[in-house]
Amino acid sequence: MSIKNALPVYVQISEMLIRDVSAGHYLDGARLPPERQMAKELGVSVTTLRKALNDMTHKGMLEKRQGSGNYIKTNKNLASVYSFFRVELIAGGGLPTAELLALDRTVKPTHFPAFGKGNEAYRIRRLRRLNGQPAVLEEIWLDGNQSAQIRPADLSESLYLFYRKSLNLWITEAEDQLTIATVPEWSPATFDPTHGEHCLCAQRLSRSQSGAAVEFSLNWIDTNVARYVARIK
Amino acid sequence: MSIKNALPVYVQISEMLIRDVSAGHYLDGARLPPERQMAKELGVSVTTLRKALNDMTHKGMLEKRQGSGNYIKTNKNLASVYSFFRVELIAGGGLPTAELLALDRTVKPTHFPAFGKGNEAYRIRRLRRLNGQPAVLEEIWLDGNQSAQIRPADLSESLYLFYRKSLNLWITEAEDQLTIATVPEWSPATFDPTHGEHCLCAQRLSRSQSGAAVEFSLNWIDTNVARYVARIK
DNA sequence: AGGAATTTGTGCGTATGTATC
DNA sequence: AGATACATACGCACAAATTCC
Repeated sequence: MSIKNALPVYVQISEMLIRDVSAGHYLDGARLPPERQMAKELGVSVTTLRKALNDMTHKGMLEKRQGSGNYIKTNKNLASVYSFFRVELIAGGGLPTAELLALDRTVKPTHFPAFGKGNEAYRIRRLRRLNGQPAVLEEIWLDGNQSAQIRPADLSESLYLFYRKSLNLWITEAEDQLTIATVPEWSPATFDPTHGEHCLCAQRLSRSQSGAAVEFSLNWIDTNVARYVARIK
Repeated sequence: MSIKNALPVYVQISEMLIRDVSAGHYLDGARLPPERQMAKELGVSVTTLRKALNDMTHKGMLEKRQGSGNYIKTNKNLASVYSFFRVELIAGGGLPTAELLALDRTVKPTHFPAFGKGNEAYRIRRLRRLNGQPAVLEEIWLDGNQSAQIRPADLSESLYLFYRKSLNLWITEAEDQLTIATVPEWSPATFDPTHGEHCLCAQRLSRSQSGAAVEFSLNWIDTNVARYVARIK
């Protein structure tokens, strides 16, 4: 019988690097020291360090360039979720913006899938536009334990960026379930899908690195304006 | 100027294994020889072999079990696409079956995205069921150059399996676009979504290892019965 | 333009830990 | 408990890509 050991060294290293990036020690595109130097400083072999870096590369947090160096990707990790699931104009693309409609904190509805440990959650309602056109009505539920307080200013643009920078929360896993649903009664007049009262609805459960569910969101999509795209490679 | 060298050894090994699986030398779930033995037989180091096997694991073609062995996944590679995009009963899961409605070969509609090089394509129409309930109406377009002839018997169950076994075609990349659409006029009476005449429609463009688009499909989903699920990790 | 220095990629061999059988 | 098999970790050598002078 033996005491359970710590995590593998390469996991410790990648987690440390992720914390460093999250703390702002590395900006987007920053180059890491050469592998041999880094390994020496960390007191591990180059092989072990490389395993940590390769894992991060696979997660989309790092870009390796032979002969050049290893480069941190921060804004891009946000894209690692969006590059798989995204909403775009029917013609393709579209510049995304978001308008905060409401922000409050309430008890979680019982019929939602489990996310986080708290009884309460933040509820964020936004109208997302593509090239100025209302395209998606969004309701995000973020576990109340994640943050003492969220202010509207925090939610100006990229939520995943806010999660990572302020909450030290990296969304690395997500599942969307798509159905046809009725538009919610709090829908603003500017959001007006016209397939009767029905529209496409994506329900997303997001998980952090640890695999724990931390966020649940509902996204009503106006299919007259936009379409939902999922891609795997 | 120098002659272009061969591919890395670990790539050669994984490609060889993929060919072997494709040729039926390994059945689903088959266990590979121990790594040390395999490395010896192949004349490479265990490290190099392990890199090949790890790559295959990431591609979903192999399952590694510590202390046990390395196991081929064939039906499961089909799942590597389906594990990201899938249709399941609203209650979850459901045993999938497929009923062939029509199979013919015609010229590609001009408004489709480009796939394959031929002017003609096979058009396969199927009704997919979950636990016997009609859930998805499917129209698959496969480039005519891929195969001299397709017989209905080929299409009994898993199309991806047929692609891989008969056409030596591995689907490794796919993109779905979801909208709300009208049910096609060739819909059988048993498929009857009741959100007016509209239902959820997923349009999928699939690509092979080389990155070339080879298949385009349309999937009308009865959201009274089933839902579409996309997952990334 | 070209060559040297730098940096990552590939590959080998070995030792030890841990899970499975 | 022992044997087997994969996981982790180390160190080294050379190849290939990039960068810099």
